[in-house]
Amino acid sequence: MRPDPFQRNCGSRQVIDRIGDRWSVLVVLTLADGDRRYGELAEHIDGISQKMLTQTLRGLERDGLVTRTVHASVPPRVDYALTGLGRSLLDLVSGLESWATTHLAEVQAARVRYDADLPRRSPTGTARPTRPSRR
Amino acid sequence: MRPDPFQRNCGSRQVIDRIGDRWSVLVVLTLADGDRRYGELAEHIDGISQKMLTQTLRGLERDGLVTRTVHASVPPRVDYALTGLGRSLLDLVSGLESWATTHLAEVQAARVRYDADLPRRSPTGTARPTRPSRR
DNA sequence: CAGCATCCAACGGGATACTG
DNA sequence: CAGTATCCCGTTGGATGCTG
Repeated sequence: MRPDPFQRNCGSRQVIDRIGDRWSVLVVLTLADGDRRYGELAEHIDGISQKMLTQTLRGLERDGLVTRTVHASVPPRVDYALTGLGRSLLDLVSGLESWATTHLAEVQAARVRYDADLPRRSPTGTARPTRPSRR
Repeated sequence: MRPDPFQRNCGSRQVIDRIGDRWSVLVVLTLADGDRRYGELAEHIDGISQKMLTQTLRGLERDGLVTRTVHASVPPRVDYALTGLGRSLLDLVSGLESWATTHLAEVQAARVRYDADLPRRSPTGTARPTRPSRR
């Protein structure tokens, strides 16, 4: 009866998917050191579209990881904050962040090596049609 | 000069994306306790297609997280294993797994609560076409 | 067995325009 | 300001068939 993410229909896999979500990690990290307004999140997370930001926030809110607080003011102000559940995730995601930054160089080096070896897998080793000209 | 995943073009974000990849986590976890053959991976990770398995393995291999060893035998045998870099990720991904399993119930409860409140946002509160009948 | 190649449907996600 | 609603195209990813 233990949750097993290796089973396709187990909820724990959905949880992993949510955390593994491209933007969820960055949103949670941004909320790590305090509440943030919608616009602040959008500004801080470079490259996120508002559609994705909203969608990500709704997902996190639905899963009980963040709260959404609407202040009745003009102009409107909406604050997002981590819940206790969300904070319990902080060690994990910040660990993810630090792993990514500390091992970035190694990963990039590995990529260069891998890509350099790739031509050997080509038919003749010459005239490699990386992109078969489309169509 | 520190890598900053909040910048759209920083490599550290790509690293986070790779880890956050839907299948990468499960593949790494499967390789946690030893080498595995291609078929074993496919069997253990329920629901993964061979296209996705291959694609995920190539990505992990490219990033230097797993090795691919071809044994010249008939029938062919290919073993996948974590590299040192890959193993350095184990604490993180297993932490992710345990978080997912231990907090699964809370997340699911939060979802039920959230979804129960959703009708209030509907126009009338009745006749909610959750799935617009397809088409 | 361990894949690669191809086709195609479904979804993700960006850009844009509009609203309370 | 903080969204929602639409359009629309690129990518994802499953299914199928073939190969060393």
